[in-house]
Amino acid sequence: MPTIYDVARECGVAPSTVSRALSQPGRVSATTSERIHEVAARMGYQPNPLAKYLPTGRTETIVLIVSDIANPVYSPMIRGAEEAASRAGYTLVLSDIEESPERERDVMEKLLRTVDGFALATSRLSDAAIRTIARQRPMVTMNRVTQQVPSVVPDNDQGMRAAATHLADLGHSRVTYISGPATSWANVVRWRALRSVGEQLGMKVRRIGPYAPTVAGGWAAAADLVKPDSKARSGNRGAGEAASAPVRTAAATSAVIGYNDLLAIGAMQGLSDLGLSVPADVSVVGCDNILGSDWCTPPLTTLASPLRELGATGVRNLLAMIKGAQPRSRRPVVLPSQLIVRESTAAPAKGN
Amino acid sequence: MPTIYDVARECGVAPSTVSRALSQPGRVSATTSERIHEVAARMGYQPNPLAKYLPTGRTETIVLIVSDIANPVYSPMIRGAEEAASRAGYTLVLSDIEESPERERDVMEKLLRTVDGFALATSRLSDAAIRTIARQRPMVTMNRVTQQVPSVVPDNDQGMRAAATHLADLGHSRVTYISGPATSWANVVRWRALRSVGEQLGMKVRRIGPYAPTVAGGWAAAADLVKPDSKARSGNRGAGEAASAPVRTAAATSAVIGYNDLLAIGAMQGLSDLGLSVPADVSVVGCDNILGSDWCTPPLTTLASPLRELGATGVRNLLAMIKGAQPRSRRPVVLPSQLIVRESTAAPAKGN
DNA sequence: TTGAAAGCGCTAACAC
DNA sequence: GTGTTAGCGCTTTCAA
Repeated sequence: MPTIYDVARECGVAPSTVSRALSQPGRVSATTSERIHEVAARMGYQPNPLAKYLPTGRTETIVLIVSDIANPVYSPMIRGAEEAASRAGYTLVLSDIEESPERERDVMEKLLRTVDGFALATSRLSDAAIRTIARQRPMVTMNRVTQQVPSVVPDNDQGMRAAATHLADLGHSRVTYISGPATSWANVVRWRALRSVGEQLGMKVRRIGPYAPTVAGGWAAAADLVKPDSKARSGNRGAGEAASAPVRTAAATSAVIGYNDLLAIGAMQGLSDLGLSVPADVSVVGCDNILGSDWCTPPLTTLASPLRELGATGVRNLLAMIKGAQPRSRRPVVLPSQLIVRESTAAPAKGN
Repeated sequence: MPTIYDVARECGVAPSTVSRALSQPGRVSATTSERIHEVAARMGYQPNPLAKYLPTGRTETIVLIVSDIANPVYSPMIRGAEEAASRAGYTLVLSDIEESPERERDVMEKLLRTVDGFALATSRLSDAAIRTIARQRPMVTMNRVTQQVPSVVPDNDQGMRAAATHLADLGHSRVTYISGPATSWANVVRWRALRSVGEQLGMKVRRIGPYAPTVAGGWAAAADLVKPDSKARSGNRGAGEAASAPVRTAAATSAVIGYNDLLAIGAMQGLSDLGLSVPADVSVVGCDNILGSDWCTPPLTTLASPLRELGATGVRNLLAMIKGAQPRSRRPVVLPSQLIVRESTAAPAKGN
């Protein structure tokens, strides 16, 4: 592979002149520059990025860390992130940590010196750990707020309000929140928002979990929903009053909101497997609006997060930081959510 | 950030000794080594990977290129690839080309000097373009065979045989293949396999398309399936014979096999939207067994590809090549597929 | 406008 | 076992 030295010798100029001609147009006379370009092309010269990175320390690469690549929620985020990155000439490295905080930490440590910045999607790390890295490299978090670290999040408050209002309008007075991972910031925030909105609307809200944010987790949640001795259960009735588990469950809660769509879809499957029907016996709401949330049975009512925008905005902001911009504000960037009403929600059956 | 020079000065040894102590255990006396490690730790020394890459040219990074990150088919492949890569201490860069051969070429050109190898998943490039890159860097293709380039593929022949046999056993005599992108190798191979198996089984096979390998593409296919003047249609009857489009369609084909699950699911939706019922009027088979293919209505009968193994095996082989191993053989590695029978296939209605 | 030369931080060949 | 030294290929002063 030819280097600038080879090109320089061939042209009878100094290597630095070649370097300038190739990367700082205008700093070299038109004639020499033209000749250099010509010779470089003829020799098939290709700059070695590694050599360029060493002195500057900048790799024009950023990493996006996701908690579970198998969750379709990340596809649009990745899309948005990739788009924003490549539009700026940056390479996006993707890392899947499979829900493991340890893996997340390892990845970050390993990449600390080789990437220009970090974008964390739904990080599973502690705030302290996040800040430690953020002090060393530009960083932005998506779907997660950590003090002093710029972030982009969906509007969970407004979203949960829309979801709860939708259920209240339908006539539900009891809602159960199906928790995702305890390490998930979004999980905590969604529950908190729901609880406060529920109070305002005069609904009884409770939560069960945590569960893995997967379809399997949803099945487990469904089982707990029906289990008469579930500790998480709140509004129970006399044991002798209800003859069968399903009846009891329907009484305890007529509606559930899942931490994410996978959990909600799993819960619908589990519920139906246990003989309950959605939405006749239980209404189900998900979060995110992933691919496939419209083709499950019944199609899922869900709180659509602005996934692609989350990814794109996050990366854009990260890139701005890398280029030296002061984060305009420490406040999280909040993007609107939107409730998509499909067929998994309906008025509760009589008596609920 | 401290360098080996700082550590060396602090320890009163030469930089090369520090380098050796840190990366070639045994080549340095136990006492010095220990002291060096101690000082390095105390100073918070972190090796600069870029400096290490420059002389050797190896970055311990490989790239996995996927045609569309929004397609869930890639999640398990990415998982498998990530796993194999990180197990070997390699970083996996993921690139999404959004079905664009131009983007694929750009990405490869850009990364040519910065990665140790390429893994192409369902490449959209021409064989010639693939070989050009393969001559410059270790490369493996997944779900694609190109002469002279090592590859890992699912067993399409066996798979299509299983799918066609399943349909034949059910009593179908006409099958329509819904084509994916013309640039997809898998698309060509699956159709070819189906045609040859169909012949052996005495079935009439035809194909329509190409369509985008997405749910939307499936809807378009459904429309064409029903359209009486569809050019792609083969076994047609007299125009006056059938009163309504649906009837005519059911007559033309009682079963379809989609290039992938997304297409098949979209086709089911489109068909049902047009008043046809699956599987009563038309049986539908997909390929890949993506997440969600079990929760559509009806649950999709599909040819499960060994996705995770495809990714893992591909990367393992790529890594072996990078480490200098001669590819054991030019022949593609073929991994078994498996037909998963769910509820989208049934015996054809009378008269079909 | 161009050339000379000094790094960037590490590895490895060679010498002691 | 350890030190010396010469790069890896580029960018970037500093002079001319």
